[in-house]
Amino acid sequence: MISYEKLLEQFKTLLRNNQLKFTKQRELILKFLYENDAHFTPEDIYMKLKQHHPNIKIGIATVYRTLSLLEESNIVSSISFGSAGKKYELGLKKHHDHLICTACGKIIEFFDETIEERQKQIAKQFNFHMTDHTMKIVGLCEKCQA
Amino acid sequence: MISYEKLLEQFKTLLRNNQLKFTKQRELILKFLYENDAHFTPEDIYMKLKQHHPNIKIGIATVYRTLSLLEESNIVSSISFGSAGKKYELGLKKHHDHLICTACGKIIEFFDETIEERQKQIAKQFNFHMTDHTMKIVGLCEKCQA
DNA sequence: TCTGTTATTGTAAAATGTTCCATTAAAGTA
DNA sequence: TACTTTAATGGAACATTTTACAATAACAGA
Repeated sequence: MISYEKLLEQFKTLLRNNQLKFTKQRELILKFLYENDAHFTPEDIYMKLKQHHPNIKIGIATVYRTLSLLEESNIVSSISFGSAGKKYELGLKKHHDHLICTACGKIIEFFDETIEERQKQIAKQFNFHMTDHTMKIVGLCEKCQA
Repeated sequence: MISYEKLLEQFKTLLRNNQLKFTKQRELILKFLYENDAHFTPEDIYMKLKQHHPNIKIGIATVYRTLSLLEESNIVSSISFGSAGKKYELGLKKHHDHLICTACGKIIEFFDETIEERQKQIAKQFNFHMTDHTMKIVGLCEKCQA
């Protein structure tokens, strides 16, 4: 796993290359996602940041904007299902897909080489330039089947 | 492809079995999706129905509710990407996944037996009872790569 | 360090999506 | 058909997400 210092450098370089600015708010959001390995809604992140950093001003709109920026830059990835809205996680770990329990909301991550390979072939077959792909398996987890 | 009459019967049976009621609004939405083989937002459907059936009252909330109902019943399926919101289509055709062009919004449908099979195996491996699954390949279509 | 330029911010307003509730309409029974 | 029960509806309230805009903060150059 990449260190926070390296991630931060990478983010700063990305911003510089696109004439964007490095702000306290953007750093806070990135750091929060780095330190908390789970899936969060924008509201989750906004509340936690206000709580833990009462001295730094931050608006909910900035959280939404920053998450979109980070997602476009492939630093975070999002997942959504049902009416629950989008949830974000740091996307630097190895690419993976998700199993989602519709009863308890539990999210399990998995990776499957066969599926990855087929996806590449399918994109090729349709002359599609693939930039991203996602797979979700929705259902009931072991506990919730009881 | 199933005929509209058969689809309607199927829908009515489903409603009856769940103590739900068959209404003009629900029929209009089902019919619209049957007759228009493409992906629509709730707003799209709401506007088209108001336009083509000025004599029948319908509210946007009913469109959202009916689409959710139809999706839960596996009669329609939805797809979402980027900030574009959810789009719905009749889901009675054979299950398929999607290629989505981020430049022009074009949606291509495909089906791959290998992927389907792997998904089943993965669900089994995690003791997950799979009720649904989706795959999206996002990128640039042939035209938009130029 | 100071200054000018420009992206970013928070706030408020707009847009989009969901829920509540009183009224209406569907469907079973007589 | 009339009556009764209960689900569905539209509209409004509410919640979530996005956008507009004026003030602010980041950054480059001197």
